[in-house]
Formats: sequence, C-alpha cells, structure tokens
Amino acid sequence: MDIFVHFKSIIVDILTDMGHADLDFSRINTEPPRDKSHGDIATNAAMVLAKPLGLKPRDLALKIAESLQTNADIEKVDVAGPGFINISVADGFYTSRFAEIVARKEQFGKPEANGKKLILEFTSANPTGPVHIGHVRGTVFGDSLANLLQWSGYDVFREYYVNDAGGQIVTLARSAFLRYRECLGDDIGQIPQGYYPGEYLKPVGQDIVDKFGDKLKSMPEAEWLPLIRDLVMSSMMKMIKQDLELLDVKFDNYFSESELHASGAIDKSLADMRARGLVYEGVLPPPKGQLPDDYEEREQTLFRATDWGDDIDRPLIKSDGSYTYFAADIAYHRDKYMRGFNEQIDVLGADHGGYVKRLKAIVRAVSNDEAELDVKICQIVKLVKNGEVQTMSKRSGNFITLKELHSEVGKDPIRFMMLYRKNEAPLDFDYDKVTEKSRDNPVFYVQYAHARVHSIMRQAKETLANFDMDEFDFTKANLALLTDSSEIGVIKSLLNWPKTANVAAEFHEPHRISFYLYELAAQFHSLWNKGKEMPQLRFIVSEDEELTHARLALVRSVAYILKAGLDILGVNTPKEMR
RNA sequence: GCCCGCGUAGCUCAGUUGGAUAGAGCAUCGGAUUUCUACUCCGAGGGUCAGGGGUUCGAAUCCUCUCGCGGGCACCA
Repeated sequence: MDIFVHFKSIIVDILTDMGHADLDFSRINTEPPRDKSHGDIATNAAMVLAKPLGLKPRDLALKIAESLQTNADIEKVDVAGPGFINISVADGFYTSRFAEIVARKEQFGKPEANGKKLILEFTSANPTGPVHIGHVRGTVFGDSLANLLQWSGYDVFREYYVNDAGGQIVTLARSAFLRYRECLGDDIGQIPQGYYPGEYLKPVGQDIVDKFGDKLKSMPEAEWLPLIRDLVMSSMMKMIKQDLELLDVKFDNYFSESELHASGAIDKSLADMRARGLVYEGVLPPPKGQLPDDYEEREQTLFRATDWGDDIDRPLIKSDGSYTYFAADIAYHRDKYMRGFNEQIDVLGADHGGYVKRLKAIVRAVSNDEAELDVKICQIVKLVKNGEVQTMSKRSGNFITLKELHSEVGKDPIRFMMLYRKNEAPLDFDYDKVTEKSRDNPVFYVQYAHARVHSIMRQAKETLANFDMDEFDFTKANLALLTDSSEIGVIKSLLNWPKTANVAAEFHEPHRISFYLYELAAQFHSLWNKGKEMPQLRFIVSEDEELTHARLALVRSVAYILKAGLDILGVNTPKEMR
C-alpha cells in the first residue's frame, strides 16, 4: 500500500467529516517534501481547497492539522509557508507498514489486475538484416515498459510489425540472389549501390542453392523473385528472433504488413473510412523547403488527418495505384482496435518523430476517439569506446550489431543502461564503464546490492544457530526494533516503491525504475558501510538474536524490492558476483 | 519556412505531470579508512534551470516570443 495514498485518504476523510464531501479532491497531493526537515509528507490540500471554501489557506490548514494531530500514526503536524501541511510520521508507522513488505515480498505494492488490455508495438526492425544498435534501445524500452505495465495490472500484448511489403523486400531478394550466384561460383564483384551488402546474406545464398540448385540462374527475375522471397524473409525473421533472444525479448505476435495487403484488410479499412467521409480526392500544397527532384503536383486520395490533430492530410494511394505505407498503417492500427485494444503504445526511433501526430490521428479516427495511442520516441544511442564515439555508416551497412555488442558486454548492462536515461534524451553507452566493478557503473552497483543481501544471508547462516534464509519466517521478526535513522531511511525508500512504479507505469517511463533502484542500492550500501564504523549497527549482532532477525528482515526486503524492479527492467538478480 | 524533441552545477543527467532554500553521480577541495567475501567512506564548495515577457498565492514545469542543438517535412518502408 502506497503510504502517500494512505495519508491522502486520511485527509479526504477529515474533509468529509468537516462536511466538505462535495469538493474536488483530485488536486490534493501528498508527497515527500524536498527538504527533509519539513517532515515526511507534505500536502497542498489547504491551498487547493481554500478558494472554493472561501477560506484563507492557512486557516483551513490549521483546521486540518488539528484533526491530523489526533491520528496515532502521526508524530507532528506543522503548517508552513503559504499553507502547506507538513506531517512527521511516527517511526512505529513505518515499521508496521514495513511488515507488509516482509509479508508480500516481491509482490509488495503490485496492484490487482485492472482488466484492461493494452498493445505495445516495438522494435519492428525492417526484416532486411540483423538487429543492430539502432534497434536496441527501443527494444529494451518496449519490453521493459511491457513488463512495467503488466506489473501495474494491464493485460499486455507485445507485437512486432513486420515491414515485409514493398520495394525493400524486392531489393533484399535481389541481394540474396547475388549471394546465390556467388555460391554457384559467379564472380559478383562489388555489391552494387542500393543493395544490401551484409555478409549475413551469404548463408541465405547457400540455402537457395540447397533448395533450387542452379536452376534459378537462367530464369528471368520475374520468375525467381517470388520463389526466393519467402525463403529470404523467413530466414531474416529467424535471425532477428535469435538476436532478440539475446536480450530475453519475446513477442506475442509478429504482424505481417503484406498480410494486410493480401487479406484485403486495407481495402476494407479504406472503404470504411470512405463511408464515414474521412477520405477525399484533393491536391496537397507542395512541401516547404527543398522540393524532391521528382515532385509533381497532382490530385491524390487523401485521409482527413487534419480533422484528428495532424498538420496535413495524408495520401493513401501512390501514383502507381498501390497503397502507401500510411494506408497499411491505418489498416494495422484499425486491426489493433478491432482486436479490442483501446490502449495502444508504439515505440519508435528518433528518426520517426515526425510520425507521431499522424499515427495518433489514425487511432483517433479509426476508433472514433474511443481508443488512445501513446507514441514513445527513443533517441539515438552513441557508443563510446576508449573515450571515443564509434561512428557508423549506414551506406556501407557498417552498423554495430546487437550480437557484437552483446558478446562484449552481456545482456544486463545493455538492458540497464538503455533504461538509465529518459527515452527522449540522447544516450551515451560506454563500453568500458558498463563492465567496470565500481559505483560509477550503475548496473554493477545495483546488482551488487542484491548479491550483497545474499552474501549477508549466507554469513548469517554460518554465524547464527538455526538460521536459513529460505526457511526463516521473517514475518515473526520484531520490526519495531529497527529504530536507527538510517534503518528507517531504508524502510522509507522501500515503502516508496509502489508510488515509484505506479507513476512510472502511468507515464510510460521505465527509466524511473532504474533511478529508483540506483538510489535504493546506494542507501543500502551506505547502511552496510555504517556498520564498519559503528559495529552496533551491523546486521548480524551475535549476542542479540532478536535484533539480528529484525535487521535481516530489512536486508531481505531490500532484495525483494530490488528483484521486483530488476525483473521489470529485465536484468538478472545475481546471488553472488564473484 | 513549418512540425516535434531537447537546452538544468565544470561534465553526464534526474526532477513524482504547478509547490517551500532546484537534486544525484563524476570531477574539484577537506577529512577518515583494512572490512558482515566484494563497490572505500563522510563532508564542503559549485546554479540567472538557454534568454525575455506572461498566467497565480507559487513556475525548471503551463502560455508566448527569441537564440542554440538534434530529428523530420508528397508518392519510399
């Protein structure tokens, strides 16, 4: 139970008792004050409600404070500044609340299922090559956000949109065909400009040889292309899935774009939109700035995106008569809505920032404002090695792949560091730092805190008679014995976990979890260090078993919450780090 | 030109969707330091929250303008 929610409800009760049940309580905040000397909880209740009641904020605050004073969990109430009510909570309250963590363990603060379905689309890397550094951040972000939303009670569906329609797949097939000829002994020379040059297509060339022998060589392209197209696609997807497994990412579904074309879903969604008057024939104003070389003004079939918040209406049909990518996107998001997803999230790369408005417009339009889409943009990642930024060139296909990155640093640093920054802020990924065993390296620092808990438990098993972490019932510990300010400090942080996680879920911001975990780890390490100078604060006090049990309950609880958080991030929780 | 994001300590960044004297880590400076297997620890200094104007009891946060950086701007996927 979130203690801030708890105290807010107490305040609401007081106001209700005062006869103000009809007020809008939603603007009341209960939160930790910036300045610790102001107590544990500050509320703006009086300032927010003074006006509708025709009272001065301070007068109302004093009234509320008077009632709060009678609450046994509250040690002290002050009215300060323009009308803040500062509450100091009795230590006994914390230790009694803390009992809930000891009882619920990793589940502490986890809300009940809310019965809502949500679809999260992420990664969606083009199926033309391996997963590379450009996809990693969005992948980790999306997967962890999915975990986070599951934690907070959503029924989450992870989906990968496979862009398997259009020209790039033809190019891919042609590139594979070159490798096929190479396998048959032809000298193919340099891979031509515009083709996919990567080595990863060589085994595909061999696969084609194995399946078709040399008979494709003499065929015209129109005949061999459909034959090898599916083969190339499926081996690309297989490769991508293997790459994603390196990060422990699994999708519930891979949604094929070409399927939308083939099944008539695009025709259907377009017909539906026409029927609703969302489509018209018209001429767009030419784009500002540099005009494309082959620009020609013409009448097009347009979606009235501007009616739904976009800047400009969007074309649905290309000059050759086929559907635009955008038309497929409409059908796709419509399909998600038809599947019952009224909450949708798309995770995109920084280069797709310009798509946010039109995507939101799509979801609003196809659902007639019943569904909502949030688009999260992940900024680029700069790889830093030996203090230098690693440059990559897209033309040569010289991307650092996930596989390479993974083989150098492993899963945990990748996942943690990709989430150790707000998604819309650029991120430097430092190869050297993430493998360092020091406080500078947040991954190590947090994981080490978890390992340290287990180390202490092993130590306790040796020192104490009849103690085994897995069998000991920590709920029997006398938690009221935890009275030192730094112990209470750790308890307070642990009790903040539900609020942190719920806010992170609400705003779709998993990075808040990593920052919280880092702070919790720092606090725990600091408490451990205190025991060096003040032996009476050590966790294991051999002459006082009762106190030791209480402290071990605290130590154990740190690991519960670290695990709850690291599970959301998808980072391992080692029991030792030797 | 237009749209989106960003601009916070010397550096890298948080900032609980409007709260009180704006925080953390690194770096700098000043002390302490051989252990519950492990990362040393404690403290201090450091700010025009890019800049101007506005909204109100109160703004890093909301509105507006300016500057700077990044991304995007018919039909590609």
